Amino acid sequence: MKYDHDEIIEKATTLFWQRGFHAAGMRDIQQALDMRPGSIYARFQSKEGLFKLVVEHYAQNSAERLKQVAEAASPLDALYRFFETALTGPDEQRYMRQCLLVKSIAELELIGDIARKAVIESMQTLKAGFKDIIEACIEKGELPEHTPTKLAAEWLQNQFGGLRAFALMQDENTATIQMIDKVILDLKGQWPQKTH
Amino acid sequence: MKYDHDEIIEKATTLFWQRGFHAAGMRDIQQALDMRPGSIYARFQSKEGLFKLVVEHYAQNSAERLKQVAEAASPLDALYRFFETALTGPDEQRYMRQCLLVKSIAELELIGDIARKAVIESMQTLKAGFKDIIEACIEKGELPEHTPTKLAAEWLQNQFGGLRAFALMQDENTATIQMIDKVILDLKGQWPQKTH
DNA sequence: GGTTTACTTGAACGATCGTTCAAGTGATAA
DNA sequence: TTATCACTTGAACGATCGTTCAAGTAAACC
Repeated sequence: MKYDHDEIIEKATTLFWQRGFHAAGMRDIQQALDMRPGSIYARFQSKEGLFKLVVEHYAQNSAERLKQVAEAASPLDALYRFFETALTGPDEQRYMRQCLLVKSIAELELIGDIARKAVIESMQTLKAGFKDIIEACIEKGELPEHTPTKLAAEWLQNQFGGLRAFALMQDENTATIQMIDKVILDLKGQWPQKTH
Repeated sequence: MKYDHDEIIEKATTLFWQRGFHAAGMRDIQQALDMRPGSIYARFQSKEGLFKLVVEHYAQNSAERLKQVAEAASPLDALYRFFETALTGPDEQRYMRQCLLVKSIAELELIGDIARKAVIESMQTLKAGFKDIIEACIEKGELPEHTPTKLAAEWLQNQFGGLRAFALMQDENTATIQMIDKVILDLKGQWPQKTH
């Protein structure tokens, strides 16, 4: 076992995050991991197998950070800072503004069944994380009692994904900050009635 | 001139819309257009050249529809119906729920310079279209005077893109409709102050 | 010491990618 | 009639894709 497992996954995460599943070729992977094709295939079966582990590692990491937000003294403030951190990083980490999962969903049809399943399941895990945050906000009195948690969680996750795509295109952070402000305002705002 | 130009562009639009730039291979294109590679290259120079025309055609079409929304008696109602139409089409046209431009932005790095420029310019064109809608809403008294038009236009375009990604994942339309309702509510809602 | 096991190496494979090009077609103009 | 032109054809090109595999290495177990 010449190469450390966690280190491999982290390097692979960086590459897939930067380039996406399709654009990250096996030769890019070989270079990024400093491994020969045989080694990679012996461990991960395929490019898709490696990607699956990367997605799961990424989702686990993200879920943990969402959990910390939910457990903060002020979940709403923590949520704001979470958005701010994720969306306004330095230019050399610009690729991190885009969510690896959202990026993967865009090329879901190019990915094999196994990794696709991992992506979709990870999205559901994170949705649950967002729901926990909203419930924590309600419990702390930072959001109204009548906030529809399930709908708001889906909405918040969607806003997060959309904002990451938005932030990716921005040269300066001012517009992004305003968008985050708007999300927080809307989170506290009105929600549609179920009946139409 | 054996093949009709508009017909070619429309068939190519369908294919790129369904599969994306990268996943739509030249052999797929040849089949979809019923043309041989030489014919395609004689007319469009490259796959990217064809894609550029498709993007421009798509953007022109979209801009026209946005203009109709802005010119409606009730722009806000028209906006709602525009969202509804775009996001809740029948299952066999599910691919249309995703915006071709948003989809293209996701693979912007895989596209050549020429087509990339067309995508970005088209996005700016549509942003202007959204701004016209918001200004029309204000003029008709359907939105408050103090609504920040530039920010709201960016926000609305971003919501539209995000919603299309959301709608793509939904099996039923009920959640999508609720999200559209939320967008309209938030559009009428509070906006962040410029100073921080 | 011998065997097994997990991992590593790198050349090479077949498939597919976007693209090229010599040759052919048919309408238009001189 | 001939020349020109825009368009069409389809075999073939080189590059790159994900993947395989025979051979080698080193630690673990009997």
